[in-house]
Amino acid sequence: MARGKVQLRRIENPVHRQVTFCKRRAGLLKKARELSVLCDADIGIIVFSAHGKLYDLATTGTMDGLIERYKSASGGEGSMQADGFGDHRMDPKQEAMVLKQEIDLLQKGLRYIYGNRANEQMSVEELNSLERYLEIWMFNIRSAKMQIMIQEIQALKSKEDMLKAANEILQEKIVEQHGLVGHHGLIDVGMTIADQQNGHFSTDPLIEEITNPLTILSGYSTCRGSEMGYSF
Amino acid sequence: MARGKVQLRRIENPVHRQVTFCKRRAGLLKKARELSVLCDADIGIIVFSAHGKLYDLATTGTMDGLIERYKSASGGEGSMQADGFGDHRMDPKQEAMVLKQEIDLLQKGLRYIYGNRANEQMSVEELNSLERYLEIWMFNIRSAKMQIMIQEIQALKSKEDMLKAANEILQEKIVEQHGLVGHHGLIDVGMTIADQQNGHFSTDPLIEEITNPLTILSGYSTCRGSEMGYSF
DNA sequence: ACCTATTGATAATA
DNA sequence: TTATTATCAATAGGT
Repeated sequence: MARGKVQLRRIENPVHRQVTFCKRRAGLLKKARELSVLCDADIGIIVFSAHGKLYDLATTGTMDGLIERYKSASGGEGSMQADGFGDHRMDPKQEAMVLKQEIDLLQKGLRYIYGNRANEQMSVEELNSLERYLEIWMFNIRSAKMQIMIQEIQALKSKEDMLKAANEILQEKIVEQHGLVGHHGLIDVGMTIADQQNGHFSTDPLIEEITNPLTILSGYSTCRGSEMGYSF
Repeated sequence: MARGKVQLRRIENPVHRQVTFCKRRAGLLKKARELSVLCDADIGIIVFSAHGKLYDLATTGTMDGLIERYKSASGGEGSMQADGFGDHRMDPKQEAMVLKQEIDLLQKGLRYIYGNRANEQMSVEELNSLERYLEIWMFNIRSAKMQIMIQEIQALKSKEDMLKAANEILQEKIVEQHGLVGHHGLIDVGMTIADQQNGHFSTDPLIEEITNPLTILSGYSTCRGSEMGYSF
């Protein structure tokens, strides 16, 4: 776009934010109309500004019509992908009930935190339950994050290995050409901290340890809800 | 855009149309996500291809949440929203809708954690957001628990004081009646740990420190969502 | 899927 | 809001 690349984060200056919102909203709706015409698609867009003001677009009929169509179209495949796990323990009805209970607990917690505390009393027991719940959750989230980061690190590691190999091959070629070896001919790219401490990454016990998220220190190596009394 | 300006009409060549649909659809959703992040907006997009296949995006919670919010927002169209600037408080209805969206986000997190991870992908950014959210939540829960426990402790403490006083009065009465004091007549109820270390409870700096919940160590003395980028 | 020449969108500014 | 314009981003057509 213009006069400097933009960062993908909330614009703090409220004037800039407002101007950008106007322009980009217009651009988004224009793009949607173009896509609709060019490719014969039906598109609905709902935009709520930060202040809650509504802007919408429906390229076909009304938004309500598109919403109805959405509901029937997403209903079928939505429930299919909802749980997609093999082993099942409860019938869907019961599972729905339990889910509802969990949501109720979360809702109550939200109301408690953000609403008027005097109105919404939670017992210590309920709070404890919620706390355990959130700890498990954070454990899982941190595991997921770690997983992603480790994948990235390993990708970089193999890249490094390849470069090292290439480096050695080049070195050998130089030796062949010159018939002698300069004693500092090979460029040393150094080792990562993990290298220095543990040899190689993928079998690295240090990393295994780091991978354990904070807050919950042990006993959750297989942390599925059903094993903790939560039934998802 | 490239290699020739495009006409704003249906692309007749089906191959071109399909390719363009893919590319522009991706572009549209990307634009929507950008607008959402840059300007703090909540956006939902529904796209039906010419063959009826559904693609959707909800930048906040789920599409169902946005649809509900849309219905209530577009229904009461007599908007007195002289949308000026600064702090804006939504009507309770909309606030409830936003609450619902938050719960949708939590649900999405639940599905991600306990369901099939392949189906419900969350980015590192989303995970980070969720993690911060949960940390704040746990901070609040632990604060609430501490509050309740402290109240209970203080109740017990004053109860203890009253009993001690009663005990002394009874002791005096016994002295009056018998005219002498048994040197082990007063039962010693002992002191609490807090008593021994700090004299009295309610002005106890140790307890103040303990009261600080874990995980978040500073800067959250007034921890409301709106100050952390959550829109309650 | 991947490449680029080109057009289109838009950030900063007034 | 709107208009301008220097730049960046999206993408049409081709491989």
